[in-house]
Amino acid sequence: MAILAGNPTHLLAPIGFFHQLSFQDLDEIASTATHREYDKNTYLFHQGDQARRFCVLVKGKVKLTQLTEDGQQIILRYVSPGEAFAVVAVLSKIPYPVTATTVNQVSLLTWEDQVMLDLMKKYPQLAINSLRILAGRIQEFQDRFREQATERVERRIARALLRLASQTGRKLDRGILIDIALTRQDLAEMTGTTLYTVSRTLSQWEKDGLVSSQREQVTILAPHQLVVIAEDMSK
Amino acid sequence: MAILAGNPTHLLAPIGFFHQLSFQDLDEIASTATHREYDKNTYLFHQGDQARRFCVLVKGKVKLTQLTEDGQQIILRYVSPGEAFAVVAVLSKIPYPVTATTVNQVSLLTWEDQVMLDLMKKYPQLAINSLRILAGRIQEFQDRFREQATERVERRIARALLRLASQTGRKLDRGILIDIALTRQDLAEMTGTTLYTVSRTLSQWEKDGLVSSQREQVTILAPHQLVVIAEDMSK
DNA sequence: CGCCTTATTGAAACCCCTCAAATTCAGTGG
DNA sequence: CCACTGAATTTGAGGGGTTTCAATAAGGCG
Repeated sequence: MAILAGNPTHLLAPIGFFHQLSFQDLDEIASTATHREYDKNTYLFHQGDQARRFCVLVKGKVKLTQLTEDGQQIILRYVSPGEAFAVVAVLSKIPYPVTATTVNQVSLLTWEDQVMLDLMKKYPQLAINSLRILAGRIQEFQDRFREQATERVERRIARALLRLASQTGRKLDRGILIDIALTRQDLAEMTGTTLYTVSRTLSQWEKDGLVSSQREQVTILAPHQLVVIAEDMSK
Repeated sequence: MAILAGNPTHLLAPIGFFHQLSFQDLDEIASTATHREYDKNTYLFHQGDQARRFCVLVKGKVKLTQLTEDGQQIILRYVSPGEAFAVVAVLSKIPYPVTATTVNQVSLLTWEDQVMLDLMKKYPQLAINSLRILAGRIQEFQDRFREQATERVERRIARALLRLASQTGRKLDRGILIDIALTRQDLAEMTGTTLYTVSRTLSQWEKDGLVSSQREQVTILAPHQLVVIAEDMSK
């Protein structure tokens, strides 16, 4: 909490979760939160843990992954600042369905589940904001589900790169750098393919001048071309 | 509304969306709803329509589909009685991202978007209930996304059949009849494959005595066997 | 009966996965 | 500074699950 002392509302106000709440309200809400910082590559919680805390990411990136029964891992999504996560588990009182790992140095606000429920009853706008956030997420999963069901691998990889670029892209003069450590394996787990296929695809794109990729790093050189691949009608 | 006159709360009380609300509250909530019945195979709204109404299904089945850019259709899910739909669009003030079609004779409660938002502010429990519903749906899409990404077609078809059986199954002495018109194409659109593969798979299962399928109809004869396929570890 | 939709089945093509081996790269410690 | 090590990556060959295309069969309905 120390870090929030003084002007907590400055931290909260710009976050989607707190839209349309007065500074007074935010003060009370903030006073019930726990603030903490984490190093990179730290587990926040594991799939299967009892869900106790509602989390809002203030700074950094968090990766949400899921383990399949036979041990395969998939990456569900990367959480960006201002987004809430672990919403599902807290509301349903079920174990966390995902594992959360920090990608960066991360700054986090958390509330105990019951505290958050009481807050939502007192400030319905909080619940409505959460609804909007979840609604957007459903949208996203519907889209990805459709992609997965109807589209070829190359296209899905293109889409994944563009999505990452829009979330964590850093503009360079050469192109757009995706500013997190990103292995071929990571990309494979996001697109439901294998690291081999990802590697082959990136190699081809590198030959064509669409991207430049090093170890754990991808730079998009020709975004427009990638969009063409991502949207191409001729399958 | 006429049909709700007298005892509206009897209609609403068992619906998840209205949990933990008093009969008084339900009376007011019900008084702002519009009730309507629809025939089978009727469009409730189309993908792209301006979203104006929040819907709760009281009776029957509704199918939610999505059209891809290149004209392919996929079935996102079947809505069962007591479930809300079109939640996403109303909250985000965006066009409906899906098309809703009645499968059966359907009975529906709807609210105008702004009315529902005001209700949620007055009765936060409504928003919290919606959160639970959406949370469950995100769960489901995450699971299906993972299935789609990591599992073979046969398994996905088995899962789809089991899911349908639990939602709309009717117990016969021969087995479980899936009690809606269901073409091979429908199953293909639910599992992200082609009607040919579905047909081949069902033929094989029919030979093995797992299912019995006629035109637009499937009966599960050996549910346990299907579960084995759906859960089989050896990929 | 004729028509249209739904379903079946075969053959060929193909995308992608799997497995194996080699290569590059970053970090570590001698 | 450089060998050593383990991880990340690349690339090839082969196989298999699915799709695609085409043709035929079977059902329902006017």
